[in-house]
Amino acid sequence: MLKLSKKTEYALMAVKFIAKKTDGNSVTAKEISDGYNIPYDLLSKVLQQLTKKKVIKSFQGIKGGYSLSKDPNSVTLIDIIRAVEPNYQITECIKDGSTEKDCTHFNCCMIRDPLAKVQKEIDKLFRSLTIHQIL
Amino acid sequence: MLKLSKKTEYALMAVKFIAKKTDGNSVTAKEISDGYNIPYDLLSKVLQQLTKKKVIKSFQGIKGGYSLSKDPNSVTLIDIIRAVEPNYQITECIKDGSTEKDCTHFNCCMIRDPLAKVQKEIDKLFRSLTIHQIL
DNA sequence: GTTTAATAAGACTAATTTAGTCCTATTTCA
DNA sequence: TGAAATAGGACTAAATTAGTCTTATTAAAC
Repeated sequence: MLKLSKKTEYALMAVKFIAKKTDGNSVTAKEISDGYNIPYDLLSKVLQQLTKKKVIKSFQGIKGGYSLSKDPNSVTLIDIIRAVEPNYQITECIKDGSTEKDCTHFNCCMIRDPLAKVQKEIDKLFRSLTIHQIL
Repeated sequence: MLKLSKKTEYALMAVKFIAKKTDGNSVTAKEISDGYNIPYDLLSKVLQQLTKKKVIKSFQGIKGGYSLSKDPNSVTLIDIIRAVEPNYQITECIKDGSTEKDCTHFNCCMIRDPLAKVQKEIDKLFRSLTIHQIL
């Protein structure tokens, strides 16, 4: 597969929407949901996850909403993906703390190290792309 | 997600297994399946897909099996992934030939081009890694 | 020629993951 | 206190992946 889930798509769209709003006001989930035709509930959760990871900040209450919490040049693709994709490692066994036991194949390590290298390269790529660059 | 499926894992393990066999004889699916604890039927399909894409070559009949069809230096990770992952694009809408209609969100194009760029970078990475390098 | 052991391939089922929905609580401004 | 926003847990539906089963085809060996 290697696909990014809808959550990442929605996160990118949301961040772009929020970034475009330059009048100082925050943006509500409903505005984004309506504007981009994204399911409201799902989008809400994505926004909450982005908030937890400090990619955006939220304001509660009736005048609430979301705004960027950082300079678009200092937020990278990896921040967004990590906020939203529960396990984005290209394979299970290269997670931190995983041991031989977690591997179904006792010979798994034959490809484990190589794949870890590939993962590092992907990380590097995602870390090099700021949302200012790509959106 | 961004995970590679088991098929890619099995493909890499199989290619490594075949590459290690240097006595000129071909390797059977059963040998790989037994050696690495991979479900035989699933592995068979992976091997068939690799054969179709000329990553390996097959010999039918009772003395049959598989062997590499190319120099390990000239086969890259992208060859293996493309042989085995039906759609490995990081998102739907950047497939060749997909139009606005294929996109659920009429504003999808807001992230389409950026994601296409990311895809290109990933492709570049996978194309630069030969199986000789990583296995 | 028949047997045997291999690849080739389609159809199907089970398991897992993703996508989406529903409901309730909490916050804060008017 | 009411209205409209975020926060978040539980649940269902849909899609994808993983694995199984079955049959056909191929080619060496007897």
